[in-house]
Amino acid sequence: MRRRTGRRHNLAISPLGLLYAQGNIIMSRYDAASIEAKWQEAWEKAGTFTATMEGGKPKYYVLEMFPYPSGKLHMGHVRNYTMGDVIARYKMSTGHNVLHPMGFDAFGMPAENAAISSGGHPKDWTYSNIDTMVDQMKPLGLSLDWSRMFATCDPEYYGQQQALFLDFLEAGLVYRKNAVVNWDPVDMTVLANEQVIDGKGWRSGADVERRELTQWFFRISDMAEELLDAIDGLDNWPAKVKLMQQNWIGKSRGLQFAFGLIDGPEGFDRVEVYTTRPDTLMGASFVGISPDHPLAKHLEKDNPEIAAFCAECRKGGTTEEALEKAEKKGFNTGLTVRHPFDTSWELPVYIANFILMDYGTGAIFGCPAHDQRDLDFVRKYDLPVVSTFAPLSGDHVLPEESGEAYVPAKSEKVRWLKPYAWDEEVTGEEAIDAAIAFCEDNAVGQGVTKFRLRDWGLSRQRYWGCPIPVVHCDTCGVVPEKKENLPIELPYDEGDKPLDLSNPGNPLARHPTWRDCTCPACGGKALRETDTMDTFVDSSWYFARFTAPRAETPTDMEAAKYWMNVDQYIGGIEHAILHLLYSRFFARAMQITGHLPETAKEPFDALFTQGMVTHAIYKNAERTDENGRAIYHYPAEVEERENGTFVIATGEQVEVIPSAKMSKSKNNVVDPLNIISSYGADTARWFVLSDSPPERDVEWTASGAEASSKYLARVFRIATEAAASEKGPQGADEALLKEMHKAIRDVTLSIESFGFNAAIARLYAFTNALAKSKAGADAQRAATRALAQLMAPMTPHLAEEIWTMLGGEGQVIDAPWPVADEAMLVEASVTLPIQINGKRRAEISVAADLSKEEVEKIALAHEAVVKALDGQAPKKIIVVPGRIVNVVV
RNA sequence: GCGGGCGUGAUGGAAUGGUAGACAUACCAGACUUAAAAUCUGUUGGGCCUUGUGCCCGUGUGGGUUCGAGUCCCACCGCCCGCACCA
Repeated sequence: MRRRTGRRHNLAISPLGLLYAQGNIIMSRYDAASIEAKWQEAWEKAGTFTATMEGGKPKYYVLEMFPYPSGKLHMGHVRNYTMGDVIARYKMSTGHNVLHPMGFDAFGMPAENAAISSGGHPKDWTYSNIDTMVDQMKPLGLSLDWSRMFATCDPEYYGQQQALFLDFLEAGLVYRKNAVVNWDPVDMTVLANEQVIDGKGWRSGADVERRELTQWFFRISDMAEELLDAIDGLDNWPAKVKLMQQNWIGKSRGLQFAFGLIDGPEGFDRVEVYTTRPDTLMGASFVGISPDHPLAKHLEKDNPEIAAFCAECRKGGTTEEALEKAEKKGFNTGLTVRHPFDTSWELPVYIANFILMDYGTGAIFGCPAHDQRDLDFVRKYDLPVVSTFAPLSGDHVLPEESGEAYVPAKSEKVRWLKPYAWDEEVTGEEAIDAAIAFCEDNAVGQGVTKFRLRDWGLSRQRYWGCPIPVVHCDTCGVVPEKKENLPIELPYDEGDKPLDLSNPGNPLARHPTWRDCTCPACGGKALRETDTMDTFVDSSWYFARFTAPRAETPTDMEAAKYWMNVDQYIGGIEHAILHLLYSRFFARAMQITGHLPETAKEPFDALFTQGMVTHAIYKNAERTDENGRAIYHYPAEVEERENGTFVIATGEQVEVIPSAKMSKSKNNVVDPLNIISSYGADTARWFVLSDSPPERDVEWTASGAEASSKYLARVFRIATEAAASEKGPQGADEALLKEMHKAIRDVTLSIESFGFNAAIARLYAFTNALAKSKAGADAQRAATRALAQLMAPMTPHLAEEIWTMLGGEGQVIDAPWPVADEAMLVEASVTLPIQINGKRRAEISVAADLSKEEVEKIALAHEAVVKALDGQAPKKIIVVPGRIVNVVV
């Protein structure tokens, strides 16, 4: 945003000289561009960041989630990689062999979309984007081992992935079954969820249908229990991610039993039901089955009304969100079932659109009194509501009357109106256990443990992905390809024609010759599988490949044993569930098939989820475009005035929306390259780490970037002065050195706990102390060298420069991390606040090791306390040593 | 709809249940300058008066636990992330 003063950033003081005079010191100015180029070259020459297993040093593997090669590096990337870089450089300074690699998650739809909208080929588009992004990343001065780089679309990578697939297949970890996809009936093609907009195909606009297709699946649900239990051991993962994964896996204990079907069609004498609330069985008012339930499918065959209803239910996308948000609809089949406890009690059977065939048995019973969804349903179809329990006390209106389902926590004790195997006042949990035991004893049903986690469907009917290495043979069926034939490479064209993705459907299936092959089993003619793999497969083992990226097998055991696990993994919270869960599954599957050691079952020892980089957006408040859509202005197009923010050119008022996710369509993307070219990489790095805690979003502001730049210039100036200083010992040396040791302690702790913003705040404070210090030259230089070391992980180029300027030995990256001297950290006295009834009223200064009793005595003698007590004895005195004194009167 | 998270001055934010607002931005004032920029110094949560080592209010809203709550618990509001074919 341009400010009214029209001030622009301007570092050029003297166009020719790098020298200018201030006082009597001749100093060079902070020239980020030349400093950064110089040190990047020095690191490259020395091979500083090439990871090795040598020297008997402990290893440290730090990994940031690799990017999709969109072709544009954005600030979110800069923040993500800078965080990893701080950790990597810090670990190098503390004597570790560090592996810090980078690659590209390069398969996926955007490349196909680009080819459709602007011509060209997904492969060319992707590789050219990768080149661009590498060029954009290199000036950041990241401590990456570029020699290990790969893209998942490299045949060398996806060929090894095909080998993994074959091993998984052999180990029984992959199988085929039918599953529903989004089907566009006009384009005759499968759509991704994001291509379904309001239930319609994004290009055809046709109503999307759910259709079954035979697909490949990984047996991740077989590992549900193991994946769930192992979460407890992930000590250095955020609690929220662990909780999300636990909920996603969704272990539940319930009752499986059957309702006897009265006069059902042939072959259907019962409806098998799974419920997590068997305690509410006496409040059942209907049985619901999924439109995809075998009984529903049977009924729709000769009942056009049911067929029409089921067809209606199958409209729309496949996402759980769409299903759950859709209006709850049911169709009375006219069939009834018998209640298991009372054979004269009949319940109607409905087909209902909110019941998923994938979960449980595809059939439920509805208890409207204790489930809002069921209650809404029965009110629509005029079915009874029967409460089975109520609160222990209070004026509770039963759901029968109130229209509100009563759904207390299962751990809450309630009063049972219709218990059938337990006391009148127990918790829901106790009642569920008793209900399951009762049903088992009376042969009504069985206690069953189920998981919400479904098997992972990996088939995609798309071109730009890793081909699934199997062939279809008329005589042998589905046959795995031979490993010596790998990689099964994607064809560049469609044989006689160039690749055409604007044509709906998969070019691999259309290709005139690519499918043709010989059957590995019988040698006869066969056809290749044309589905490719989900791109989540690509990102589920890249961390393992980085340990030996050029190996002739998926991994190299020796390298994997040395480097695995990833000690610190860093990425966005949006990957909390799928990517991380799939990677955990893959690590186990790779261990089973001999590609990873037993110890690498949980591949990520520590996880950190960082926030986004946001920027205010400027929305035109006076008009919209011709289609009625909002108009967004670039920061440079608007200016702030006293009475608001306006478009400079037209004078129109704009609405300032702070902290919006950077997005091209909102015109609020800040290009890191511009920042680097005007301020330098160290400024960009410093800024993205400062101000906001790393796990939260950070808002990019022009003033913040300028402030970072000014601070770095200030440090440079202080260092220049310290280097030139000839002051002898001044008596203030000890105070400065004490500050130095405290800064070393605090910054080290902050870096180790991902408190980069706190580390930076501490460095500001230390810099202020240093600037004001009257200490002699030696102490100043020592303090400034420490400052350089502490800043080195964040602003490595500037740190090298001032380290050298101050006579530091070698490169700062090779210098051992400074250690705080405990003796310098001891404080003789502490200031204790005195509270009266929890409110701060005074403070006292006492010796740090003074006893509780002594502190109490001093506090009670304090004027303010005496006044507050007014002759009375205090009711209570709390003394927290070194912290606080609270007097209750 | 379901699961998870977040909410503190003008702004970004700090604060093992223990002095709310560290550090920075912005603003204002001063020094330097012919002037501006840069730099340096200082002030700044709101209110009140008796101007003090003063009092009251204050961490989205409403309750609760505690000697003490931004922090823990409950409910509500708002925003963000995920929901299995976006990566």
